[in-house]
Amino acid sequence: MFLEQSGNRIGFGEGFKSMTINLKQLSKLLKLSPTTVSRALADYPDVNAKTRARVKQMAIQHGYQPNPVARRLQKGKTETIGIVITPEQNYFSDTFFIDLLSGISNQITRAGYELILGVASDEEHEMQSMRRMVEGKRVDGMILTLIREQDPRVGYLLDRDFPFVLYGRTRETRPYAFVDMDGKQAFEKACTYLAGLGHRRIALLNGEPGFMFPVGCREGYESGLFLSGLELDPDLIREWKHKDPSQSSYRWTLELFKNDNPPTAILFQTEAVNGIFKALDELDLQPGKDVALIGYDDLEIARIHRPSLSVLRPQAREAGQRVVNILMEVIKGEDPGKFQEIHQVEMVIRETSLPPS
Amino acid sequence: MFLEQSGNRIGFGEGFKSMTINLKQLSKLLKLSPTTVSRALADYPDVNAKTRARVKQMAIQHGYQPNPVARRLQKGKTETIGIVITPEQNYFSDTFFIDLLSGISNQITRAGYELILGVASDEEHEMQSMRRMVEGKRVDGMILTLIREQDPRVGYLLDRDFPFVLYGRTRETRPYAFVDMDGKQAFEKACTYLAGLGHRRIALLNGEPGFMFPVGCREGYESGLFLSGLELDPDLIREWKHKDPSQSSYRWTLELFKNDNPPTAILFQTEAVNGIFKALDELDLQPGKDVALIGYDDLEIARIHRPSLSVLRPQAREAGQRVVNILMEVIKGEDPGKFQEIHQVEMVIRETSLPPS
DNA sequence: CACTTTTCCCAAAACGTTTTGGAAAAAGGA
DNA sequence: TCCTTTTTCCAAAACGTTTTGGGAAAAGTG
Repeated sequence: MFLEQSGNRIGFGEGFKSMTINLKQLSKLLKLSPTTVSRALADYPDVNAKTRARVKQMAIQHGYQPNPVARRLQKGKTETIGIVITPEQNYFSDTFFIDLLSGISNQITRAGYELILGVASDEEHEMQSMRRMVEGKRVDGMILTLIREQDPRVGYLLDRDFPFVLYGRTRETRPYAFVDMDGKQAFEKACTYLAGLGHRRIALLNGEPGFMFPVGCREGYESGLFLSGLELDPDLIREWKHKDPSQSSYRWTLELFKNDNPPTAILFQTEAVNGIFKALDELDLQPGKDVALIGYDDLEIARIHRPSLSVLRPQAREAGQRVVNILMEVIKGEDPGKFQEIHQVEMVIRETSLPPS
Repeated sequence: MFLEQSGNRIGFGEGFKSMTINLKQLSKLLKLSPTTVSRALADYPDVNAKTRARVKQMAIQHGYQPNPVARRLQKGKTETIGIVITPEQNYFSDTFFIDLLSGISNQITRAGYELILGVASDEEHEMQSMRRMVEGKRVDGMILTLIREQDPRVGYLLDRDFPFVLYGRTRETRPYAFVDMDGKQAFEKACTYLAGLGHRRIALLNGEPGFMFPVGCREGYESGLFLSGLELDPDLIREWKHKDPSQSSYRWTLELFKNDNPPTAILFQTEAVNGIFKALDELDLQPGKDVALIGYDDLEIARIHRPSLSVLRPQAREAGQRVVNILMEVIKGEDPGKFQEIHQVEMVIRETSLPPS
């Protein structure tokens, strides 16, 4: 009578694990069919309100949760989103990325989905890891970050019509869904702000070439100069290579001030701040007082440092949530081209953005 | 003839996605039963070598990969490992954690498993996220990091006999599997090394209280002093609270040198290095020359900084791989108590560990 | 009352695998 | 030749859900 229930042998000591209850078992307890129980829990209208309540009560009492694997098989979905990160070649060691990931993760959980993570060492591995997810039918959609100007991942996914959303943009003519920060607007704003304070020599220490983001930054910088009636001086623009010590922010900053007409302000990505501070220190220049500084990304160090760093603050967590919401729509079959969001970036003025002395 | 195959309508334009082939379809192509195809691919001995070859060839040709969801259902496993990270309250923004995660991820992939990630904002969320994975039958095992002295997660998992492995240790009498770095040995080694150079006043800027790791560091520090015949001076020991600026490494370092008998060397976690450098700079003390420094964790800044920082270097990636291998054994039913590994930590002498001047 | 509609429930199929328990054919042994 | 063993294959069941397509009972309707 007890043992005739197929499958899970309740009562045999396999620990707490096998004590989880089944749809079949639950329905037996309720003297109802599995169909009715399933439909009751899913709030179908064709089950009596009274039985629905009874079912739900019993389900809670026994801690019933439908087996997600079985549900996925039946529904033909994995209820899973994939993301691949490549720590080696990028500049994401910081809270910004964690904020993005946090927004992504929470929103995915809210949708009852799962986030599976791949960690790749280089571009090749990154592609390989993504292919495993896509071709192995392990995910319903992909989230892409740290987008390059030419990004083979985008073409790959477009070719097989697989749902995905970019955090960022790339050079690609076919329409695709993305959420991006308005780096252009941000740097334009910072640039005009500094010009408004009276700065005439504003330098840009830009992000790693090859990625898409620095492109926008530079556009914004140039546009900001133009709007302020300032000349563009190529000597004031540098591209910082994260992994290459010979092109570190420290070196670049030192070189910048070898100029006979050195800058009075620098725009950069906050991650580079340590090198800049160190260089300024050696040059006996006080951040904020002798050189105005505005960083992109509100990292902890920006708030804690004295003087505290003025920054451009992208809302990474919110962006992560949007990425997920959009991806869910794309998975449902919505046209990806409809979802192209560019988020404004706020400027936080702290102590390093004073007028030139 | 073509359409009679149930399920996936090949030929109907649902994009590349629905073009993936089925076991049933593949077996039809081969004029074999699904059973035989499945067993051929799984290298069962009861299928002829010739047909096995034929099957494999055809499988490759059509890019067949068994649907993981279906396999999981049949096998009664999720083939999935869970991990929950809590960026808010810890000190993991650095490459060390990424290395660990990288080792974990790669090894999991190698086993054909998946890594699902939860991002929690605090301890409560962390527990909630783990419960969802465990009670929702979403994972076969858990990996725990950033272990606290009293860690409710461990009791929870032990109570329901759920497979897990700690990266770290906790105070718990029941046996459990863990991989830990030998922080004690590391700090003892660093301490005796400095004492051997002639340092008599060695300070310890220890990690955040509540976590288990600093406990070992302190033990090693005390043991190192003892072995070198040095007195323990409580004034030289500080606990650095990551999130609390009033107890930042910068502040602590400044205070340390208000001592009438200040230290000539400091042991600390490399993450705190910026504050220390800044404080030393203000005090007009040269790192390495006036004050010897050894950090725990070989972060990028340690290598890049001038003078480069001597460090204790835990092998995070290797540890991550071990964690996964052990977890696989525990999932198979092995006794977790058998797997308790303490990994040695290497010391890398660079430019900041000179004798006292 | 006879007929239609609505309410409430359920049996069976399906999702795509792997495992179980044979069974037919081929090979070996006397 | 007949029996046994080995080789090679497969039909059916199972994993735990959800969906499909009714069907019986209850409630309306004239």
